[in-house]
Amino acid sequence: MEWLTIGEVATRSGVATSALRFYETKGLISSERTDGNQRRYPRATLRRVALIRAGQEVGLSLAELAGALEQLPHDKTPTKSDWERLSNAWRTRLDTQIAELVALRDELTDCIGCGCLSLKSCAIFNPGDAASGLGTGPRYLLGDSRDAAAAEG
Amino acid sequence: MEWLTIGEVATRSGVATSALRFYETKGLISSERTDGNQRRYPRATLRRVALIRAGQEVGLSLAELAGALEQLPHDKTPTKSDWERLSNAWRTRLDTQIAELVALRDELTDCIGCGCLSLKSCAIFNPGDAASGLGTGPRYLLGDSRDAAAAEG
DNA sequence: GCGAAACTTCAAGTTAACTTCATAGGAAGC
DNA sequence: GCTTCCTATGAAGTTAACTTGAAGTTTCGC
Repeated sequence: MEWLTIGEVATRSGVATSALRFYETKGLISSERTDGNQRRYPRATLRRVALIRAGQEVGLSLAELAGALEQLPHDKTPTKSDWERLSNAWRTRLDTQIAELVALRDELTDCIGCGCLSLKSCAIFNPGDAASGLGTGPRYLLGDSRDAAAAEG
Repeated sequence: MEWLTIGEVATRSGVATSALRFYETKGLISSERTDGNQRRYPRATLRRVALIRAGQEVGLSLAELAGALEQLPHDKTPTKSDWERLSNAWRTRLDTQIAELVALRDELTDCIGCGCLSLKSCAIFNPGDAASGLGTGPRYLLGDSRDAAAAEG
């Protein structure tokens, strides 16, 4: 098997070495060590990293990706069915996200028509749970107590 | 004019008092003080807060919202044209986000068909800039150096 | 006019996904 | 064998959007 240094993986994947080490601490990728304690990655790591980046594009967190990648072999190329399973799941996720955003946009479009100065009946201003799966960030901090009546006229 | 305590605004808007204070430090809302140094908010603050939450649903950051809200009066109900301007801008933004996600999904669907085990020609694995406007989080940390050739067979 | 509930400020903690830095050891070319 | 680049580790910093906690002050109902 051919082994790659962390620098080589970084160059060829476009991911910084610091990120690769970080991924390793999270169990997303793994490596062997040389006698001098340096990491050596199997070639399949390139695919794993590519999968990670692709998953992130789809909006997955590293924690979620760790779960998905657990099922893939660390040191071999994933099979077609491995990839089909993942990509189907990700497409479903994208479909959901798209549907949520479309719903939000449609509500907003309605609001423009109505002027929406009353707010009471406006779906945008009294959100249910649309678009809740967006973004990796501190969005988890929202959505806890947004059910109280939002505002009035 | 009728003034509301921070607790009243919190209850009626569904936003925690700590968040309201935080918004105030960011200039998103403003208040007067009583003799005892307690905040009193004008009623229009309820609308402002509702607008903030709505904007967040659309994926805007507080910094962006601060810019948008600068144009609105702090102590009066925004006019219909104020709201039309904002909601049009937000709808445009949603349209863009949706288009990006749809593009990503379509690419992914193609990939399922092709098995995509070569990765070289796969749009998902060699992303351009689709879906770059997603999420508030540390997504700014990505996208700096993703142009290097992603992986190979 | 008393006690409880609400309010004040400020500092520090939280989460994700990394980066940056300091310090030190390894690998490779000539 | 020397120099230079690469790599290792661990701690701390970054960003957004808040929350939590501590320690003290106001306000309100009765």
